[in-house]
Amino acid sequence: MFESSRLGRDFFNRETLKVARELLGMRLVRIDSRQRLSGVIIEAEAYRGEEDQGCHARAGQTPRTRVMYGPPGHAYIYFTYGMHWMLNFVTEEVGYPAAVLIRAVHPLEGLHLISKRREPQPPQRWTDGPAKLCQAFGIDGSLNAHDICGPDAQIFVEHGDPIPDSSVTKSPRVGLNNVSEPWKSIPWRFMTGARQ
DNA sequence: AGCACGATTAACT
DNA sequence: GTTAATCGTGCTC
Repeated sequence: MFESSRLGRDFFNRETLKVARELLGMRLVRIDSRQRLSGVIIEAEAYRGEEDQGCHARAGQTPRTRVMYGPPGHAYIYFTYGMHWMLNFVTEEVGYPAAVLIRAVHPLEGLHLISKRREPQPPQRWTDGPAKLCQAFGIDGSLNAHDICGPDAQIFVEHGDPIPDSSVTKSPRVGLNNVSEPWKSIPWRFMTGARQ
């Protein structure tokens, strides 16, 4: 049997909007204490550049945003609202701060462990938000800066069935209430399947 | 040192 | 529709 092909660094070393769009339909994989968890990515958002007032890098390079300035194909994982972790993949060349936030997946593998971590929520609420999927997949700050293209990656992405443009919805990014225009409304959120 | 707020979630009226 | 939970971060004093 074939091993599904993993996305390499070249995939992430591209324009962030393109990466976010093309991540739809790909499979997020988490190797968690020898168990394999996975889900199809159905929602993602692009954040790029210091001029993007929705991006954490609007404040320039700080201890938190350092990873976003580093090489593509690494995980940028941050803590927010005092309790939630968020998973992003760093994109574009070294020195340019950019990343794609993974906002929702459709769970495929490891359903028992996922359900246990997300108890007592029903299956449709297991991984339908950026913090929910991190909880379900056991992703936290200990994996910040993790190389998702390395041979021993505990988080990586595999090729999936391509999603046609007719099945992709774009909209403004979520949760940027205090952000100035045009960044607040720019349609850098990509959705398909159940999110659409 | 203090402060306001956050790329959210779940529970509640 | 509203709101509490809960604390790191970046900014001001």
